[in-house]
Amino acid sequence: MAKSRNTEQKIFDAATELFLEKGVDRTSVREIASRAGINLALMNYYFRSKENLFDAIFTALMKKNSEELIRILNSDLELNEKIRQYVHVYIDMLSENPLLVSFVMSILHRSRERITEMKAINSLYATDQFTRQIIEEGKKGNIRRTDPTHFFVDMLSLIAFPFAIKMLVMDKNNITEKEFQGFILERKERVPEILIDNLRPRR
Amino acid sequence: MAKSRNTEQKIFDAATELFLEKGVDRTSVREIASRAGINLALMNYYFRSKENLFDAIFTALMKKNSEELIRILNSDLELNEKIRQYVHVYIDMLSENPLLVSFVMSILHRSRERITEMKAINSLYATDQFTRQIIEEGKKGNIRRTDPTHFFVDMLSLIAFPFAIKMLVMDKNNITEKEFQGFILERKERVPEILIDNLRPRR
DNA sequence: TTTTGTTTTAAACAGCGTTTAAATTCATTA
DNA sequence: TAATGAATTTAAACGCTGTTTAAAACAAAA
Repeated sequence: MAKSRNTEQKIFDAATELFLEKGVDRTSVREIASRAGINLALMNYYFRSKENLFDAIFTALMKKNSEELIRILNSDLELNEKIRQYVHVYIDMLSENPLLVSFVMSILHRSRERITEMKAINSLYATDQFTRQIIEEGKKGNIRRTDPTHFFVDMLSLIAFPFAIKMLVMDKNNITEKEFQGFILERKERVPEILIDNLRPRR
Repeated sequence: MAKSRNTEQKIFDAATELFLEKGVDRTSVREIASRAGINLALMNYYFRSKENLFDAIFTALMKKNSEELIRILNSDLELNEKIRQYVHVYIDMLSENPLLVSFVMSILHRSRERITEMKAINSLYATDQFTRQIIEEGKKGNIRRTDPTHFFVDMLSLIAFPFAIKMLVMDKNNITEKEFQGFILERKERVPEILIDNLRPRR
């Protein structure tokens, strides 16, 4: 019994690694069991199926990585500062988990039809608080009136997409992993600048 | 013999549909054969393996969809107009092929290690012509001096990423497929505006 | 000691990608 | 017309996959 929690965790960790590295569909349950150093049948004992294990992992990953982001979106920070913090924290988080974007993208495609029921995925998106803030700042004239949906999609795109095309960027610019990290670091300043610039009132 | 080209094409078309819809790994060769209305063994007769068939399809998709984009990048158009045209054509192309982004993303992840040899993928990226144009316009003071790599990554992100998170956007904003198409249409004006705005000289 | 939860062993199922061998259809060409 | 050779089918096999099952072994708690 003492080992139970431990074993479950070992399966969970091994599967998480493999799912992120190779993708869910290219990872076999026998490979997970082997990396976790446990028996194949134990996978079925703890998680009923591979798909079940995947759901558990996906939910945990989303929860773990989105809590701080949501806290920032819902905070009382002034808009520009909120954007800066959000981008910083998001990019830092993805830098530590560079495979996360591809993983989530593949899930969004793989599970297109059951996205509505996958509650964990909601944490990727804007909160009502933040949406309201954008609209109200627009009304006050502090920023240009902006469609919050477009603005949030812009922000997500500029933050996340570069990680999805990492290998393309490295290959075409002939740079190393380290240099790509530097490139991403630069984006922590650049992206908020683009976003805030675009919000500035015209005329 | 008369049917040969036809049959090869039927396999190719069926596989393309399925790869885009379900992803390569979730599509079985038996399913392809069934949809193409041909025999399983014929798959091996025309394409030696599933991976081979995939390579052929991927190369063809990239070529078909990138030729016009590259032509625009290499044209003599004035920079702002070039950006506008590029974004327009790109978004139109993805609108007609909304699954293409997810497909390419999955390939970038799936085949991380052999990206360098996948020449077709190069067509997704900036050309030297365009890179030079950005640098020179910066020197002339027509635009703000800008890192072309960042600029191109920004542009690709704002164009492509929304398609990758389509289901998320639809779900969270509670909109239909048609309304999402409208949302994308708005981006044809919005994205060039953001990009060109950011290039404007400061002070 | 009995009970309970954990772990293993072993095997089976249908489906997968792949490959093979042989038989067959069929249009063209000799 | 008959022979040639490419196109297509049928049928089967290989090892691998996800999944499930049954039975046994083990450890610790009751």
